[in-house]
Amino acid sequence: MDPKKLELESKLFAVLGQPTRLKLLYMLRDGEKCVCEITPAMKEDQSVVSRHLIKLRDMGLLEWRKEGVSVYYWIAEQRVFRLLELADDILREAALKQAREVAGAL
Amino acid sequence: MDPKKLELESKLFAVLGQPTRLKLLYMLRDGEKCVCEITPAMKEDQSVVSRHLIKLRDMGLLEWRKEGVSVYYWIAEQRVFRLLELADDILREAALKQAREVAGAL
DNA sequence: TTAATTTATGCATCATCGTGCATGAAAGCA
DNA sequence: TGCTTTCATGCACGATGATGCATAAATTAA
Repeated sequence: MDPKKLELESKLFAVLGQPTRLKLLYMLRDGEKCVCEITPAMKEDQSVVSRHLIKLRDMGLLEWRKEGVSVYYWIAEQRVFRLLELADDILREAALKQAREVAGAL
Repeated sequence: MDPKKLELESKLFAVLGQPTRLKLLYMLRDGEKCVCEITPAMKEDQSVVSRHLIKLRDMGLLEWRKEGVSVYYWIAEQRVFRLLELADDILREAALKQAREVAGAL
């Protein structure tokens, strides 16, 4: 397996491996929002929100646009949500499997 | 969005956000292997390999089996590879988009 | 020009993660 | 019973990551 590919893939997953960033993705699902709208909704410090948005943008998951003093972000890759849904499926199956193991041990 | 769900999803992605662990998944793609086979192939310390395997197992991505002193691991969820392929697609598209932006700036 | 608003960043701090070494635990063999 | 092999874990260390505060940079309004 190509080490460069492993590096890229793992970096993408690492960016998604943070609940605040996933929350940001879901929050932007229905369209663009500026940082000044996102920050109060997230109940996080503005600097925290800004940094997370930049990480998502650098990974190519978000697009952005500057309008006056405001900066708007939106989802660049709708397929990210396929990724999240697939993750849910896998987690669901893993939970079921674990439940079966526990039940089988009784 | 349910915080519990965000937590679970992000934990799954965090586990995948490490190149050594992705390499382990690819290595196990064609069937089970014991730690004693995996360790030399990975060129990593045995303790490192063991810990990564356990993290993948705890997330429900690997199954395991003990045979004598050996421990065998295998892929529990083939859908993980769908996840990896989707990640590749997204990364490819992001790279193309970035290339277009760079070209457009000239 | 001055003041206010919005976003990004420098800095310090704390927590988490990956790693290597040594050791413990379990199983099989002499 | 000892000895060996295989795997997991305790510990310490260095690196990375998230956070909050203060502030810089950019834009707009007064």
